[in-house]
Amino acid sequence: MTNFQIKFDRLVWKVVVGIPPGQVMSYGEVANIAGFPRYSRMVSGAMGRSLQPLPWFRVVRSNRTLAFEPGSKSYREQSRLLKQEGVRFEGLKVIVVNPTKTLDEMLWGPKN
DNA sequence: CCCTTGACTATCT
DNA sequence: GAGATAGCCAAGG
Repeated sequence: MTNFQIKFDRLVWKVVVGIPPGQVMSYGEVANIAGFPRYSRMVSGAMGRSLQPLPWFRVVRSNRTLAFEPGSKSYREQSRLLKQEGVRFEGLKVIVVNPTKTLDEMLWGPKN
């Protein structure tokens, strides 16, 4: 374990654990919130290094597709766990049923 | 050092 | 929207 990973991993794990069921977050968002902008490519490594189980399946690409090759074992596993939480799929893209309010909605209200 | 490798992204065509 | 491209950055060989 490098010194970098010690700190990075802890912060990433904290963010991932905080993703509510039925919600998803992109690698880039996780990295940002963890305090490491532009470290999206490092997030997967941090999750894989976790000894305790993490809701890793709630982390997807910024374009809302899964990061694994469609049809692969990991892909099927992730999609199964997501569907199990009520997340739906539109082709390869994940559709969150109850999206977290956007900043605009919070400021301006849902109706607008 | 230099080069390659990722569970990535934003920005063109 | 789908590709291609160029950034990105720690690790490992």
